[in-house]
Amino acid sequence: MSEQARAVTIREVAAAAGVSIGTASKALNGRGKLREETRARVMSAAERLGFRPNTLAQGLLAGRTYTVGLVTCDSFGRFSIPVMLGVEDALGAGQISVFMCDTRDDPIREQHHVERLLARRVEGIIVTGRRTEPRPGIGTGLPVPVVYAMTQSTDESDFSVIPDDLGGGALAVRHLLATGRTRIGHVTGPRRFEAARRRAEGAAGALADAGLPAAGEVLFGEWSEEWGRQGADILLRAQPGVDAIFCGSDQIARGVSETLRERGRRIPDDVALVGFDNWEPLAMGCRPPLTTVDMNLGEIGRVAAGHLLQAIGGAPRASGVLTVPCRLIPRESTRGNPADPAAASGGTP
Amino acid sequence: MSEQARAVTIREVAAAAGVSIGTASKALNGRGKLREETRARVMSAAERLGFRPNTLAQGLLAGRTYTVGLVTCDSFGRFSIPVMLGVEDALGAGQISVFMCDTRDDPIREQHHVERLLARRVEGIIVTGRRTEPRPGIGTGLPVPVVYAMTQSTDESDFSVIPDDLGGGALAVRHLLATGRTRIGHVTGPRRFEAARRRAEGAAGALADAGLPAAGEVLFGEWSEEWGRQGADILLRAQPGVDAIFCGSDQIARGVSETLRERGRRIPDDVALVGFDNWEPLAMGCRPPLTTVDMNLGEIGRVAAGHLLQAIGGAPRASGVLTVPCRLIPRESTRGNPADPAAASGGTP
DNA sequence: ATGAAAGCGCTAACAT
DNA sequence: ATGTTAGCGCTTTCAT
Repeated sequence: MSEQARAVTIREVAAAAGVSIGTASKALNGRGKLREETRARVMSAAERLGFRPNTLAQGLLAGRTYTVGLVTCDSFGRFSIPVMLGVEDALGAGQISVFMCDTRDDPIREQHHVERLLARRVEGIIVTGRRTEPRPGIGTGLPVPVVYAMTQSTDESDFSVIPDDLGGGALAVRHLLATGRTRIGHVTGPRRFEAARRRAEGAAGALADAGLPAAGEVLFGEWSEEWGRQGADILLRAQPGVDAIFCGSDQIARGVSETLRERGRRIPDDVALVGFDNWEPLAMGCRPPLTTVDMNLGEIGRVAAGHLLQAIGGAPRASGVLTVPCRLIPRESTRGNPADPAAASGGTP
Repeated sequence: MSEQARAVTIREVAAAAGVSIGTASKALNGRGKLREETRARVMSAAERLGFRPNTLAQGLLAGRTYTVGLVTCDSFGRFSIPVMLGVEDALGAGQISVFMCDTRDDPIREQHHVERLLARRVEGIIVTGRRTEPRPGIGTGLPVPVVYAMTQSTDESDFSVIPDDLGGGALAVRHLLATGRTRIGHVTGPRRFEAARRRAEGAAGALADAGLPAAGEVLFGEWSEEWGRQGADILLRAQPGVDAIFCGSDQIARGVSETLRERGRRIPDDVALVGFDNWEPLAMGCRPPLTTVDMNLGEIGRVAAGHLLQAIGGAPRASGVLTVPCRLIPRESTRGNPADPAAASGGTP
């Protein structure tokens, strides 16, 4: 029906208001000395024509683009999405827009995207990933600052923001200890993942601090429900007296919970359960709802973006790794204390 | 350590090569008539200095920006992410970059983002959402084409691309019929969701085509595992002879599968199970792995982006709703035929 | 108080 | 074959 509307230039606004382009610019930006009447005339013309100043042209002049690139290697997955939201939070306020690109884990594609972003004169780049495995940087000597979020660069002069997996593991175990558990097992992902090792390490540390032995070896396996089912079987056979299990992911915890139920162990009465990730659809779907460790992914994104803004603003370039604390989300799977039936019944005062 | 490198302009390249700016431009773009030697000199200078043509300046001249905006109301969630990947696929090839913005379901924020995108002179906008509920459009008479993907505008003159929920429901039921099931129940999400109603309608249609009655009423409820557990209980009580259950989502299917197991029904031997969404972590974690309907979200994104490109290229503006077919992903939860033990054992020829 | 002109980085048309 | 110039949309001196 209606014709495709065209973008309106300041030239057209000036013409409509019967003033020069320069005057129109001043009126629109509240700069310079103008008669009130002129200013109003320009404003109303701009309003009427639906004028929107061209950010690109403004930037060309200012030598800025007010854009940053977001390169993700997680196919916009589970982990990088909340990070992105945090990034958007921190940048959106500063009128900075975000170009998104996904690498599909392909280094060629990644390089391609970086080139494209630089050609667009982004003022900085954020690289996000899945889990926190170190990865080669996207390049050295780039003309803009780069921050890695939820992934780390193998180059130590780069700057990375990742969750505090060590602290997260400790958080989980201290929570279990606080609810009266003493025989705590750990089922987690593959040993080759730094995240798995760090969480296990944090858990072990918290147990040691309490002067307690772990319930058996750490069971490294896969990041899957299936492994959770198997791992729980192995653990129950080796340590029948286990009264709590800390899992390296919510998916693993789901598998563990299934096996526990099938072996007739009640959660949390007989065995308490803690996951990791706070992946809500999984954690809330668990029976009972799963206590878990949240990595504060949004905060990681905000922190990363904040640092990028600093760097863009000329702050000395940071390097190394910054960790963001995790947060425990208590739910029913750790309610109560087996040594204290009153607490175990919950709720009633 | 190293100083922040600066972006290199064509002026610097020209100076380094000892030619004029115009000559440098020609050399770099392979235009005009130049001596081979000159061209080589410019190229090598550009190479050495790390010159990247400023896309914005090029665009300023061409009157284009080679960018589109992606507005999502799904917090980059489950559904919009694969759509985004499809969009990136289709646009990336055309050297078009994507600005991403998330509305957090806040109309004010949304309007804000749209304004910002228009000020950046994006050449088009894609709006993605969660599920396919109709929603008010982002504005009328906008200066650029808009396409809705995985959501639809209430304005019929807008153009939307959504999955064929009706066909998806039929697909699921026809698959169950093909494996020999005849008493098929349906547990799904809230009746207020068009997607739930359409899937149920498609399922009912396929049953009718086969001349079979449904196993009981459609059970509308919530999009949750918990409802899946309850729904299965209700269904088993009302229709003890049910031999297959089609679920409106994989989450619901997970809940249904739990109840089935607890009631001693084997999957797929006693009851076959089909989900919807193909949310892999859930579907693969199910025991046994879940047959489900995939909405081809990536394809939806590609189709939407393709249409946007057409519109940007000047094609007459499309309107109405385009549906993309769903695809059945067969897994263990529907393996075999209860009336045919040979087929039930699977694999062996 | 308003207008004219330069310039941001680049390309295309025209001049040499 | 190479150089010069105008201009994309805008802001900012500097004249008037």
